[in-house]
Amino acid sequence: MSKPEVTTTKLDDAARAGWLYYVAGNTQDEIAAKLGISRQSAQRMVSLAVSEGLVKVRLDHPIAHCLDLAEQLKQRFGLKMAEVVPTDPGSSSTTLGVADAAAAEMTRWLRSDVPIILGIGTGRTLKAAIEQLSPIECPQHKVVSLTGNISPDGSAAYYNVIFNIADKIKARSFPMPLPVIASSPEERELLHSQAMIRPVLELSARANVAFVGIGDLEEDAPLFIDGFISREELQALRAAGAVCEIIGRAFNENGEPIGGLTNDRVASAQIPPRETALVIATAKGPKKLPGIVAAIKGGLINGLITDEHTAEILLSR
Amino acid sequence: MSKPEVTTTKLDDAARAGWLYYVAGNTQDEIAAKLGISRQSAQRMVSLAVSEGLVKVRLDHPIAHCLDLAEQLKQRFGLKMAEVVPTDPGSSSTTLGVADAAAAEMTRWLRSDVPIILGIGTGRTLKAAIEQLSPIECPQHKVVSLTGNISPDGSAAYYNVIFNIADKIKARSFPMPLPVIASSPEERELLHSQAMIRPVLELSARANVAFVGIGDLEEDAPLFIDGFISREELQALRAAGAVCEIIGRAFNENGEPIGGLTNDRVASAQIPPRETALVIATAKGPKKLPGIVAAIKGGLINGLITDEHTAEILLSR
DNA sequence: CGCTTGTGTGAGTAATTGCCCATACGACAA
DNA sequence: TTGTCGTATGGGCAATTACTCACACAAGCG
Repeated sequence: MSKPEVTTTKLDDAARAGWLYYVAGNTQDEIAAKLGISRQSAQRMVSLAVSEGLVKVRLDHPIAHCLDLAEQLKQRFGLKMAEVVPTDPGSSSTTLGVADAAAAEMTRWLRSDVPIILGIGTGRTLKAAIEQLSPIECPQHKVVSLTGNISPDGSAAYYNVIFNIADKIKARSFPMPLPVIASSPEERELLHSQAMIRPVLELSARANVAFVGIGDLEEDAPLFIDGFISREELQALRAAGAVCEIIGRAFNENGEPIGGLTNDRVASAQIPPRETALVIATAKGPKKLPGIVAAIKGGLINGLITDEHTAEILLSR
Repeated sequence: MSKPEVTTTKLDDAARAGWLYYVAGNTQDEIAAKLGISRQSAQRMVSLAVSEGLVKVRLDHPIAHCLDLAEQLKQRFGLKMAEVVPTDPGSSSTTLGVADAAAAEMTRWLRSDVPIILGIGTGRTLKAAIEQLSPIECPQHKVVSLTGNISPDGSAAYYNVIFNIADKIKARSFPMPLPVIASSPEERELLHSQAMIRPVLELSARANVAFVGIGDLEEDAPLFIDGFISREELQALRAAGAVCEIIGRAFNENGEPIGGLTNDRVASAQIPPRETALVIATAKGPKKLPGIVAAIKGGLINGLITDEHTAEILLSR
């Protein structure tokens, strides 16, 4: 399962090699000579440092076009915050770029000295963002999960990232130890009234900033792929006009919640109130477009991190 | 002087190319294709982004900070070599870490195929370093002791490590079978002129690399604790301004040898000339600080192995 | 107009890097 | 002890990148 289990000394050496390579500008041959190892080993160390995420690259240049687009997004859609990253024309990754940008934005918030409450949704993009996050000690903050973290089969929901982020930033974390979608509305009420859960819900309502993903509801909707809803439930949602899902709750093209269906059983917290919280969605790509549009229309979010291409389409509507 | 004056659009393009290269992980060929330029131009853009400082690399690992400090030490104090090991906040050991680092540095030298002359001082840190040393067969090298190995009571000086190291590395070793401090200047001359000793002294002057400790001269100075000098001699040295001792010889805060006193009787070799030899001091901790500063000021050493905390204090002066 | 100068481009080539494979080494079970 | 497995290592080679050079083009100037 997962973790490649790399020993500490290995990582130390890898960090050394990575430093010599990226910071000191040595070639791998030189590193090999200095460390008394073969060039191949040096190469392995450098690439280990990269793959273990020790090496972070940042570009200190606001690309004019992206800045323009971000500004236009804010103006046009009344967003409090918008960030646009360059599009990689050839890549079909749905997280590339926006994940880094989201991580950077999180870091900006976490660096604050005044304690904040950080709400965290779920999804592939967020997971990728957390992976990019540099470790930073901020015990003054609280991180609260906006969704349950238990899969229908009882296992931990893979894309629930509350533990990952809490680990990285050493803040107090508040997971929601319950299923993403309850089996009935009554069960949801029962769960939500538990003494363990109520404080978490209250905390989430007081979040200062929240990062959420936007899930599409196409044939391969993440909610379906990950087993939270059945194919029939997915089709019912679509038939009812649902175009996207945010922390498990489905919305139609105007950003209005779908009545009934799985929405009655979603055990997530509410999206933190946009009056008091900055709710940032991270999403890019054509599949997410209807969802982004809906989220904006319905005022579900007031912050957006997306890519150049998606931003252009949003603005051309 | 002046900026090379690169236009904004150029930098924008460079930033874009740099982003595609470093963040999106494209090859320069792919970038060229995507941006519709030649591969060479793509390469130029990327390297422009780097040279303009748009690309910032950070290493998320404690080691990175150590390497940064080492680089600063070299720059600031004109050292040929510097190594900084992480400080273990909980430990008060004066050898932890630096000993391993010293052993590693020795190993790097010993792995050389071309014969080298390795000078060895004395002290607790060096003894610990030798203990860390992995056995390695290198009969091509010579190891020469820089100090005598006989205690005032006639026993072997405990922290003289020439035999330990010779044993480990199977090299020809050259001990100095005489007291660390002679009873009089005349005796020292007599001892040094012995047929058995002279070649050793000559060899030490031709050392390629030497490892020495830096001894403090506080109340519990190693030189006193180990019985090489009396309490009165120690006090006289301190009164004369001595702050540290390297292979038995006392120096003031500017790294200048104290005139007279025990220095007239120290039977050690001279510190190998820094023009031809790399003289590496291994020392860490607040007690050693004045000594390290003195050794650097006086140009007594041109290499340093220390720990993070000590390095930071050195650089903050 | 012709010349110089500086900038940008592509070709060619050397240097560097990434990756595959054969081998060696150590742990562990038979 | 032997065999096997997983891991680490170095050689070799292909891909990628960095650099040098020659040339094209445009601006400035006599």
